[in-house]
Amino acid sequence: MNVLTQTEDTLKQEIAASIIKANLTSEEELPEIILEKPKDKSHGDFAANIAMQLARIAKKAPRQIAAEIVENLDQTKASIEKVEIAGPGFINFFMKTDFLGEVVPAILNARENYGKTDAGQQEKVQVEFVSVNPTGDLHLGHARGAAFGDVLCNILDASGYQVEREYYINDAGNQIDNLALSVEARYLQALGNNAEMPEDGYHGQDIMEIGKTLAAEFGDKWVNTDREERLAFFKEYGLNYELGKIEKDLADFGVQFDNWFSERSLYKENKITNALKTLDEKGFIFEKDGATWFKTTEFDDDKDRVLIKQDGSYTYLTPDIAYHKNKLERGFDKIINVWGADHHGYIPRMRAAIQALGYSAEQFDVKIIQMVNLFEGGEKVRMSKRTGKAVALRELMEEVGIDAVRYFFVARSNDSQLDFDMDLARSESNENPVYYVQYAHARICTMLKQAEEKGFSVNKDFDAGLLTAEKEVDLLKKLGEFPQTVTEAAQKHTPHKVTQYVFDLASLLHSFYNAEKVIDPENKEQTFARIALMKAVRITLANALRLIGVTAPEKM
RNA sequence: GUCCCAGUAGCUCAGCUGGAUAGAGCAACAGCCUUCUAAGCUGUGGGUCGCAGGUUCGAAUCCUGCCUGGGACGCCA
Repeated sequence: MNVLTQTEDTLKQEIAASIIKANLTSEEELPEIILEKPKDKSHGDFAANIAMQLARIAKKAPRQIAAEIVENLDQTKASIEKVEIAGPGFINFFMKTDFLGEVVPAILNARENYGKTDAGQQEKVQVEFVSVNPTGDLHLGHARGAAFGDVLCNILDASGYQVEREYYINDAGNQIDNLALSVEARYLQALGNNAEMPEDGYHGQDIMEIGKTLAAEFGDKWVNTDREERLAFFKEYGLNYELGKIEKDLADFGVQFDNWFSERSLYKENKITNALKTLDEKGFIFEKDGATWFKTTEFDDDKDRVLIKQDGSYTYLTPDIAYHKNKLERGFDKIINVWGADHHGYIPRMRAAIQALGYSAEQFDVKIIQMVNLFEGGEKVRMSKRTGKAVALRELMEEVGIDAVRYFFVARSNDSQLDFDMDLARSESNENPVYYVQYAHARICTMLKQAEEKGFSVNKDFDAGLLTAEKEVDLLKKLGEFPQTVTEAAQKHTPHKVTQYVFDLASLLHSFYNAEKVIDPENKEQTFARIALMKAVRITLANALRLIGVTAPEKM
């Protein structure tokens, strides 16, 4: 429980009590008390618009209502320093600031746990993300999804949810057969044979590598073997190679999964026929034109969807339905999918499946990650998976660095397209926000080190009551907000709020640094208090950066 | 034609369940290093919130229509 929410809750209760006492409305009709944090400091620490909301119910002028609320308010109990009625009927509350003194000790005590809450009440959430077909390199768009998904999991975890990260491996179906054919062509080419790439082949550099490796390792061994056997081998070989690469790239990017779920296992364990049976029993299946259809229009989809094609094979949707059925059977309260923007049209049919299987649509959520446009030298870099000219995650990490890539990807809302400026991300200058934040952390580390060297013990008791300078109060308030910010980001699935927070906190730190001197041998008590404050800021910066997967350097 | 996302300062973007004079970074301009890292700070200028209606005490935010950009509309995955 943090001190800020506590004061806020108490204030809400007191306002409600006051309204009842003033006889403005009944308890039943009382609207929810909403307190906002005004942008303008002159509007206090909290502002309530309840008087305007009550205007109609109480049939009185808002300012009159506000006056009556203030009159009946127990200001001492609510820790109010000063109340003002402003504008059309806002009540502005200026809170007693002594509670701020509790912020720093609370952080120093919680350390790496500061920011964690139990808001999620151990709800079981599964997040499936990346899930790229194992047929090529991870590129820019996947990287954004990876960063988003990973950070979302981090903040859910910090907010008291039980999170599981999962990657769905599409190791069955057409694309894998195509992979085998592509590998075959590259292998034969590597041996100098004439071989053409299949129509829908994968033209990436990586497939050529596989071909060369196979040629080097096996020579012409596979040229004269039975084609079926050859393709079967190449399929497994290619799959393992690609998956290994994907896993390595992601791990280097700081993303690790709890579970790698194989599409094939759905076939092996009859999960697909099972799911089909369930849908059939519930009456959502019908036959038409020699194919088997799923009546998704029963659930707001544009048209019904084919599950089993005329040739007897499944569409992509069919195993996917079985997969999602399996997810829910594993007991998750909620399953979240992170998909690229090009898959958004797929949502209604998947949601239909969830409902048709007897689950609630509420349990299923899809986060759409909008496209990433890459800019270099002021020009847009075109990408295409077919030509293999995609900018790979690997390349990006090497050129730009993991910290910058991750920071940039979670700096913006997932449903805005993102312009990724290579030059900016690469630059080690003040234009680059990553360095700005990391610099704040490094700065504090230097101060704490110097304090120690000058004989100021960092762990000494201090008087938090001495932290009253304007910049100090700003920092204390911001520090106190952190747990709420994380919780909000978790509940609304908005990781970029944490990125924004860490930037704001860094900004306040820099501002404080330039305005006040921390280490002052002439003023020991103040120095101890400020060292403690710096330590609290350092912990909070580090915790926030850890959530977004960016390092917090001690020196720059 | 239908659906999804976006349209806010020169550029890139925030803006929470509707609230007070619409914010940040970069860019521009003017200042600040004998003092804990100037990868920093302080200040200034800059906006018909795509357009038009509607809902209401109040709309960048909600509703409707339109315009622009991107994406999706397969018995592909």
